[in-house]
Amino acid sequence: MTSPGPSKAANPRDALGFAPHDHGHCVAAAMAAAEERCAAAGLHFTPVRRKALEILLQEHRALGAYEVLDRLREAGFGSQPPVAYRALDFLVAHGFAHKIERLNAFVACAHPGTSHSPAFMICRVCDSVAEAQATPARGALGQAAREAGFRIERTVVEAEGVCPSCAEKAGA
Amino acid sequence: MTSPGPSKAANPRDALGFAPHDHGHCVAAAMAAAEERCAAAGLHFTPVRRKALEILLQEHRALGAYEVLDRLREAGFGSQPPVAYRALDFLVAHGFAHKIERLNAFVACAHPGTSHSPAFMICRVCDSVAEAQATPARGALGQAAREAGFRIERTVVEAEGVCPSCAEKAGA
DNA sequence: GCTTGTCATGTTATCTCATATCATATATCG
DNA sequence: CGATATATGATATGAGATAACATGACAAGC
Repeated sequence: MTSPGPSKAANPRDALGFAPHDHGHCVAAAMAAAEERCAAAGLHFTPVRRKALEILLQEHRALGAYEVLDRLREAGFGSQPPVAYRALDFLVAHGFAHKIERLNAFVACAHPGTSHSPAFMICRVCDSVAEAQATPARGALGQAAREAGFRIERTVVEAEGVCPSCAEKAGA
Repeated sequence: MTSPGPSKAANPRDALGFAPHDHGHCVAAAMAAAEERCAAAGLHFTPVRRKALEILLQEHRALGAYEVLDRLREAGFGSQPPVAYRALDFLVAHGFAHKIERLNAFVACAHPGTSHSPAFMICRVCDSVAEAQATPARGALGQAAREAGFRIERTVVEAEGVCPSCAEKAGA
């Protein structure tokens, strides 16, 4: 369950839009942006919360709460589940992260700051997750909701499939 | 956690399109249709599976696997989790039921037989669930997937909000 | 009619995900 | 400073899910 082989993604190249990018920079930039946004909004961006976001950003894939917890513990924070869930709840509540319902796991937001209805593409092979924009109010669902008199407050849109990188490997 | 008050839906009127309907008839019709479809497809519609579907149909809301298990036990079937999960897996695999990821729960399919990408409207007040059609391949997500080279195999579309019946009660 | 294989069911054990609760500490504001 | 709110730590437990193995039902082929 640890090292090589065609196992789950350890490589950030596989995630976030499924495209390579300068990972160190993207983590640092996202952290700085979060720092600013919290200061501006009067939110307490405490050490655990900061570390939890950093953990999610470093992966660019969905992490289970207990995976996050493990790393928080390694970093010297509490080792009990509520520690992780509270930090993750904060991040989700303020738009720094999202929960992937299909995986019962969490991922850093790719477009923080901008209000959005996220949609996700989840690779069932390597577990990488890419975030896109959804337009749930348009389309068939929105129409059905209007007709039924249902007031939509939040939407979960998650597509499961195969990312280009894994499709290529499989085809090869 | 059991009887009256403004608690969770016990009334089938609240669910399935959020509209009242002849419930006894709709259960019987759905069971008969499932019976036929299984016969036609050579599927083994065994007693546990039949009972599990009946349980879901009788509620018209999302039931957790353990709720289903409780009722299966009451009906004389095995009492261990795999009993429920296996029956539910069968129903989901063959389109007689869907899993609501947001709730970690299961609901009978409202349009069985027809191949479809379901979308759900989940009332956060009474937990009722209505099924609509989604068109995930169209819209922003489909476009993002095409651009990224992501092959969508399955989509989860779930809207959380307030159903007309609960909105009315709250407004009153 | 017996053997063999397949599929379904039942049971045990265990694993992962998640939250209620209480105690303690740290910050913020009057 | 002292009061109040907010955040953290720790304990315990609840809820969701699956691996692994044993048993039973039934049809196909000899």
